[in-house]
Amino acid sequence: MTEANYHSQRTKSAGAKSAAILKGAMKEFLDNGYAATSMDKVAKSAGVSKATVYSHFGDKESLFGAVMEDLVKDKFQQTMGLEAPQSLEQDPKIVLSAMATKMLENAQSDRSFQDFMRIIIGESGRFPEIAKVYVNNVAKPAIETLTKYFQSHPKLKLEDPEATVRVMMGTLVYFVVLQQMMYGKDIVPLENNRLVRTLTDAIVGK
Amino acid sequence: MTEANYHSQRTKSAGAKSAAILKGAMKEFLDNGYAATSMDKVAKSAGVSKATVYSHFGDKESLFGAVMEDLVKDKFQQTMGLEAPQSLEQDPKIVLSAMATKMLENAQSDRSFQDFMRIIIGESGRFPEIAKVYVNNVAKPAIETLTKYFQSHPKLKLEDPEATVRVMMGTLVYFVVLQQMMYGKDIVPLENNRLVRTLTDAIVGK
DNA sequence: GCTAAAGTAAACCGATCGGTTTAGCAGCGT
DNA sequence: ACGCTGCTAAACCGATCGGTTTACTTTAGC
Repeated sequence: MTEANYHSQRTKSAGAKSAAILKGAMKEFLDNGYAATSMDKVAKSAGVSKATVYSHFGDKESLFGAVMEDLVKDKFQQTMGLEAPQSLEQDPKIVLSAMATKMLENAQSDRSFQDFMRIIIGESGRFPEIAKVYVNNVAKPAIETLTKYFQSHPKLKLEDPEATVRVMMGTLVYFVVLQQMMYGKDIVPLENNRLVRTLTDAIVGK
Repeated sequence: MTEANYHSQRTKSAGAKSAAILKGAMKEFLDNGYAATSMDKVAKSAGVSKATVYSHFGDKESLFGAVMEDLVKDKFQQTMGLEAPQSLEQDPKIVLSAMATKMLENAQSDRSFQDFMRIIIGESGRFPEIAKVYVNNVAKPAIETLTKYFQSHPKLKLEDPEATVRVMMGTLVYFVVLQQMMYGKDIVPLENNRLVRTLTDAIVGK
């Protein structure tokens, strides 16, 4: 045995305990936020002793950082996964409204996405670096990808594609925040398709 | 002395202690969030004994609720304060971009506004009723006021004013969240006037 | 079979938590 | 002069916090 695989699997597979800890910690942090999550609850939720948690991740802050990095990686994959399989030569209005509708429905039905956004924003004051990790690895790639799509689309002649992306993302994100995360659905109701139609008309012109 | 003013001022003025407690608690909650704020720190920050805090507000949750109600009241005034003094007959593009620019600059320079948004979103999972108070007393009036302005403006013939308001508010709010609160200014920079110009063109047509 | 790494449950640590109690002090109405 | 109210500092309470330690068991490589 060389030094290549000295980290062999004792029980099942390499890092099985680490993965369990991350999973349990993720649930607790997403449910309760950073300060209200105790390491005892994390250990119990992960099905692991507290000493093991501390042996894998040094302290609470490090564990939180690892969890958030994991989540950011997920959301990055998820963000980049909804790209371009549409025929690029179609009516941009149809392509755009389909894209916006899909993004809305995905965000609305994904509770874990909403919990993720809540904790990223909620803890951004106390954990600036985690917010920056999100911006670098989720928001920035999303902006750049959408911008390139806007630029490369033949029939879409936008004056400022970068700024247009912000209009689109801002409209969709804040809509989900207000209607779902802040329970505005019943207080200031508005149907998805009205928002999407208005947004699409605003971007490509009516 | 009738029962009308049985709540006389002992020291300075009625409710002086309550106001001091609210002020201190507001600072601590905005700085640290709910869970990470201790009642000892609140008392110290308010310059008051802990027993007095508990005599004025029954427990931590009630105090938090009172603080958030106070903040919502502030933001309500602040929101309704930037209305209509512009000549209604001007070029809507100029009026709109001036309005958007002002809203952006206000939000960007107001740290307490950003802390307020952070805590409202961050605690919305554990305190749904506080989120609803925000929606009812800040977001809803803002939406309705802007909608009425859009409808009443003579030269502004919008197909769906309500949905257009969401596009505008979402664009501006998410821009502040991403650039300021999540430190995106240096990572994904974009100037205010590019966003405002693109947004204005999208709403009134280029 | 021995050893060493990794994990366990549980006790333990000092600090802090939300909340209460105690004793005493200052100002007010009667 | 008396008592009531509001307030104070400080002790106190049981619970829980982040983190460590102890003693013991399990697993895998040699």
